[in-house]
Amino acid sequence: MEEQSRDPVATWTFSGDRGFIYCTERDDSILGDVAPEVGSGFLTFDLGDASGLDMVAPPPEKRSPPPPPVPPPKSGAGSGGTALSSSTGDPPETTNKVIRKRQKRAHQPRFAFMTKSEIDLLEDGYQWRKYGQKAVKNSPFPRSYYRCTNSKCTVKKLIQRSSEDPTVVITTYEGQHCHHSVAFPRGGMRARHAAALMDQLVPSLRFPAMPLHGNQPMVPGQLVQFPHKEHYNEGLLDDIMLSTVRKTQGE
DNA sequence: CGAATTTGACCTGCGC
DNA sequence: GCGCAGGTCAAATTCG
Repeated sequence: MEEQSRDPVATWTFSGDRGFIYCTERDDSILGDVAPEVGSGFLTFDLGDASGLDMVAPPPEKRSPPPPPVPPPKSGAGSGGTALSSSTGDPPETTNKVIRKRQKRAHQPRFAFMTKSEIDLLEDGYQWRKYGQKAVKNSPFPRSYYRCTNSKCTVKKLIQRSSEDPTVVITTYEGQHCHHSVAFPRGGMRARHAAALMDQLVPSLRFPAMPLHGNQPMVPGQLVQFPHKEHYNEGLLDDIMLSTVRKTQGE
């Protein structure tokens, strides 16, 4: 049973100085939304050499069509207004909130992955501002909500620890940056190459710093994945499920 | 003092 | 229709 190749899950593994991305057909619809130019197939890269980016031509087979654009909900000023806005009548503020709601509902590309790290907020070259924290069901760990500090940028970031393995941090990016990162994160070449890779995969979506401090690396070579979202009770990775495994660096 | 974080309240979507 | 859970807002608080 090679569930790895059959289950509808995109797996992203890192092993030593090499890594590869594999997305299945099912996930193609997801990745296609995030990075339509990628499609399905293998994408290999060498973290040790910037020129090592090598993309195996994805089979131009059936590419599940991108999800239909979410029809903008009727300007439900009545259904959308918050208590605050309703108390002040319907000034332009209300309009702004309605617009925000629309943006919220609009299908934003999501990109989620797991890292083994003690640090929740991994450096990824962007600055984030925390705007909320919420306890999630069936998880002792709260979920933190971050927003890019760039006023023009609507990218959001959700961070939560796995209820099964508290050492695993699940990060979800939503949206696309409309600006460049302020600085490369720590992690040197590795993070830089990973970021470069992500620029190819998902323009404006950068992969965060590799958890170089992973003092408790996962089992080398072992692939951790959530075959079905039912297995992941938080439902965080509803759009795309990626697993990241760092192999121990030598010893 | 300004910026960032915390935290409780509110709103929305979804399942029953 | 109701209740629950997730997501967002904004005032209060903390920090640099």
